[in-house]
Amino acid sequence: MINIRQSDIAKELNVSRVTVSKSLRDHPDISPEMKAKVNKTAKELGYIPNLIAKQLNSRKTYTLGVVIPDLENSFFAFIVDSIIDSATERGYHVLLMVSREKEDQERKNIENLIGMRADGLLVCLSQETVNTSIFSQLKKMKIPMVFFDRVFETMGFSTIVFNDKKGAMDALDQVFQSGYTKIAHFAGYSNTNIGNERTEGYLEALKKNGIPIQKNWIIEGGFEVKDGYDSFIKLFNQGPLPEIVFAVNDRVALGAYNAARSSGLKIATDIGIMGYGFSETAEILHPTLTIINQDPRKMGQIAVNTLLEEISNKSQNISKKVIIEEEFLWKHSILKRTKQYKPK
Amino acid sequence: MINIRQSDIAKELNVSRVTVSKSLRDHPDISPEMKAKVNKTAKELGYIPNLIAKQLNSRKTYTLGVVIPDLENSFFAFIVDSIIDSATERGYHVLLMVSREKEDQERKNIENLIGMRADGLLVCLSQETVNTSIFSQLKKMKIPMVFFDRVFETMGFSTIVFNDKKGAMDALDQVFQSGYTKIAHFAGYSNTNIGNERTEGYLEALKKNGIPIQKNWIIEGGFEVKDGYDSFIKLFNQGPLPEIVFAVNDRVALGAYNAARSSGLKIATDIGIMGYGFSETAEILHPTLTIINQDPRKMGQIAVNTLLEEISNKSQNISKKVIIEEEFLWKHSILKRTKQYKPK
DNA sequence: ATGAAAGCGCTAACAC
DNA sequence: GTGTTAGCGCTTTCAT
Repeated sequence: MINIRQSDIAKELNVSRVTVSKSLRDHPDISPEMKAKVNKTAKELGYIPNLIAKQLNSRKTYTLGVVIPDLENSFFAFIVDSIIDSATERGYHVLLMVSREKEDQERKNIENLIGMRADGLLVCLSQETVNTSIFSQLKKMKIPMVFFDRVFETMGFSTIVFNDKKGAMDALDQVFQSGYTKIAHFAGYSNTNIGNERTEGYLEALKKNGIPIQKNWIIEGGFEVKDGYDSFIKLFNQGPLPEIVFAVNDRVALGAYNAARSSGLKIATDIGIMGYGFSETAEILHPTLTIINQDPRKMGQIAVNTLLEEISNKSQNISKKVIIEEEFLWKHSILKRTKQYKPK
Repeated sequence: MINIRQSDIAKELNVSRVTVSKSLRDHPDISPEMKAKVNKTAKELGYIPNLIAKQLNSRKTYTLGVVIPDLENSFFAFIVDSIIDSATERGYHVLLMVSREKEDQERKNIENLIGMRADGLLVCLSQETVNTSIFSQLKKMKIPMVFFDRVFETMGFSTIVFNDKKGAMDALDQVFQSGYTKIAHFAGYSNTNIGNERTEGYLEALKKNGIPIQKNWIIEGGFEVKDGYDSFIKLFNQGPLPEIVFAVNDRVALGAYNAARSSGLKIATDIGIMGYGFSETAEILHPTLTIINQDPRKMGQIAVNTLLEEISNKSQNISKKVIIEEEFLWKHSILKRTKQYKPK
């Protein structure tokens, strides 16, 4: 690997390396003629500045470290795409690491990012993370960090989350108003903030609308397609079906689609299915999935903005909680009913 | 941001920084007792080595630069996930950049990656890239680079591609043997290597099986859902339908699904659909999509292995072409026929 | 076994 | 205007 340095340009022109450095940065010290000469030979020699050296010197890397549990999950892929977009726009690079839902790997990733002197970190927690020590260390080192989606609320970091509870209540209000009353819930792990919030949203919506809770219609599982499948089979075997299955996410909803079909049911007609999700995946399913829409691009963008704000106000140490609203999108996996709305 | 340096440890222990440096790297010079002391206080102080400084010094960053057109495309997301997996395993980080299918952005990304002194680059070309000068520069600077999926064949870089032509021929052989003869092709842009190869595969398969080419059944479009939709509508309006639509990828196939449905057709029963794709997306569609399976994880892994090999043999300047075989997976978007195979 | 000196490529502070 | 000096945090000779 052959790289041209500023000193090579300097030697070529018989000037000092500082002159070159200043010229390249358009420093007012230098005469226009000199700058022109320097820029010309820089281009001729194919000079590309060594950012590593610049970073060491300035203690600023213009690099954002991103840690996510899994990039095969398209929700995260969309978030990362959006993060890269926003970061690029603001002149930052992205070092991307994947924890594979492992606490251990997550800690290693974060240590690596500290070592690489990322200017700030964007973290979505793994499912199994309980140990907070690495995050305390981040705090102690005053390294800016922002949690998104899967977060620890109580550590003094900014967090970006969806308004899952309100999302469920708004959605289920509409579902109830349409005349449905029998709603089962396929929950995720309750030890994660998202699993929790979503189940609470479901429960509160029932309560608010005076619908009694039916315990065996709340089936806790994981967040994957297989979990949705298993949950549906369990639901199917245990007795009369609800009108609608409300899944913790779109992958679980897809599992429910598959299981319903292998049980001989027709989606929408025989069993309605809805879930948290986002447009792009909802549109792939057939019939298209009725969702509480979480916009991943919005989350990524807000995460970057929040982090960059904290990077520039390094001293302040204020953290905020951004809550992104969701939108209920009634697609084709639940039949529309024309029942009149009866105010309670 | 507060960071502990080796000199802080040295001061703490009243030894020189070199002693600390050597201790931390387990250098044979240092006595076991000294090492123990150093490691202890390093841990106490929460020392995390500054990789930037190490990189500047060693001119080795253990960073791989990756450029892809779009991370919202799950095929690329899977590849990147696999790249990160393989890279992490071998002690490398990944700087991820997105070209948004823009030649300009791609060039900027690569320049940035050079500036960051990535040890090597993994590039999947944007659709519009025609200018090769940045790649010539890479060659001149002897920076290891490997193309994957969308590649320039003639520049002396290693390339990782799928055996699309053979994939089509094997797949269509089976389709023909099953008694189908009327196959339309929704092609991608013919100025990309992948668009080309796939169309050629289709044409050769027809030829080999003695099926005449029907020009208006080859519809050129892009690689997105919308393109598949538009192509199908065009096909539908122009006269008698084929038995099967062979799409350039799974997104185009999805567009065909949608258009077929809005035209009142039932997938598989009224019109068969197949395409290049990979298992995870094929399984989401309903009915599941019959695909020529391209394994993105395999591509990512091979790309990393190839690149790391070139990084270690820097001097050699040998490039190779790795061709990944595909597998035809007959799922549910085409009805199985039991017609006897008639050898020609 | 330990440490002093020099350098990676760049920039900020201060002369000339 | 241009150049000299020093330093970012680390490692690699080479003395002691």
